[in-house]
Amino acid sequence: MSHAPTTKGRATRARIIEGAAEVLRERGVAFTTLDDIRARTATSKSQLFHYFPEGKDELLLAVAQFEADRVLEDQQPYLGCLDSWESWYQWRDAVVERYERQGDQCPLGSLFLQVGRSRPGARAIVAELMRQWQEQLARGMRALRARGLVSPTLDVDTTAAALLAGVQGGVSVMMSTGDSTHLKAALDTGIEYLRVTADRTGPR
Amino acid sequence: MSHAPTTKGRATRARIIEGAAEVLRERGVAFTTLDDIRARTATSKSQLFHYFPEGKDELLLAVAQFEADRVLEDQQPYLGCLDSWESWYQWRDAVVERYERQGDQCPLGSLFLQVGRSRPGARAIVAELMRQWQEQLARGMRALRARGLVSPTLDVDTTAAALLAGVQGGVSVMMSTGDSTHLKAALDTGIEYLRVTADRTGPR
DNA sequence: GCAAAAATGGACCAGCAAGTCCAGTCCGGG
DNA sequence: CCCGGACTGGACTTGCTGGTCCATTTTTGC
Repeated sequence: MSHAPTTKGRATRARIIEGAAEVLRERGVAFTTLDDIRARTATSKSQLFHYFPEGKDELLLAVAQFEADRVLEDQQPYLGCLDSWESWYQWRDAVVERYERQGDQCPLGSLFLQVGRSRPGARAIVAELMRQWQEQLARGMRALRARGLVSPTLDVDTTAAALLAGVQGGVSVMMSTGDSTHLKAALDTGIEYLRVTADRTGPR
Repeated sequence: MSHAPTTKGRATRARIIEGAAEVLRERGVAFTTLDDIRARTATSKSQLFHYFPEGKDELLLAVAQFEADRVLEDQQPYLGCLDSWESWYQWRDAVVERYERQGDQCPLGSLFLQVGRSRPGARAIVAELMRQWQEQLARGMRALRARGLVSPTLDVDTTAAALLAGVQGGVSVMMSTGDSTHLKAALDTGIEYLRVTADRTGPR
């Protein structure tokens, strides 16, 4: 048959994706050409199309997946064990730190815009990332609830969705303004909301 | 001197901006060419460059401003008088309705990505929009506070920033997934947070 | 009514970037 | 050693798109 990826081949493919991710973060999707990626990864045109036969879109999609995988990884181990107030605040700090370091680059967002809504692949990547992220937040809230730290009537799913939205929006605003105030406000207020419910004994 | 815009001239310019905004919403910035805009607005190349001498970027910036102006307008009159719980819920419904109607098109977000962080103009437009939006939310919260509907110790600015972030994030998620769950959750939880503080008499 | 300026039409240009092609090299198995 | 297929290099093609230019028409001020 045709394709049986060699060790070397797999390494090259990985190198392309990682290098492309770098360039894309720096210059932005709209201003990155295949030649830029070629230069950064020390590859030739034919290699690019050898590993991504469908062309640029396929490569961008692979980079999107690569970036998506990193998003949750970068929040570990905090995101994985949100079972005390302490751990929630550590997670908060990790998120703020990560995105402040990232600055005004939003690889995933711009990737999504470029690849387009048309291709279902892009949607799927983002949707799956959101699902997992929210799930982990919800699990953390359930852990708090199990320990009696928040109201037993807390609507975990809605609250997790709202917190996730806050983080997303905070990051979005930071992309536009370069200011992390909103991200911090969303995180702090979200956690504060959880704490407030601890003081209330019953529903409503 | 040179430029003294005629009535006809102003009309044409406006027609270009509005038509361009339509096309951009439909096809997305990355996939829209000047010829698309030309076709939609029934204009010629020279007209485009007559009214936007700096070229495509200048036109995109004008469209961005046009879209930004509509964002807050579309939330009126509700956003302007958030002085009762009733009015907050009406605002909530207006926001949800507006963005659900808009669907998966985010003219401003994609415009920003395309024009790029380089040009300060784009940043300024978004930053100013955010500032005004947040200011109106904060004013609404102060109105509630003045009526004793929320805690007198409510940190209005932080809470307004968090709520704005939630809305932004909700919209972002909806762009990606086509689902307005997060937007609704952010709005509901944000308002709920305000209501909760009403029950608490003092700080902390 | 008449210059001057604004507005318009559309052919044309230049550059760039995605994608193609083929020749040549490397590598693993037999 | 050697053969087939994976891998690599880079020149070339092609289509598109932003931008230019100038001729023509319409409008405005006087």
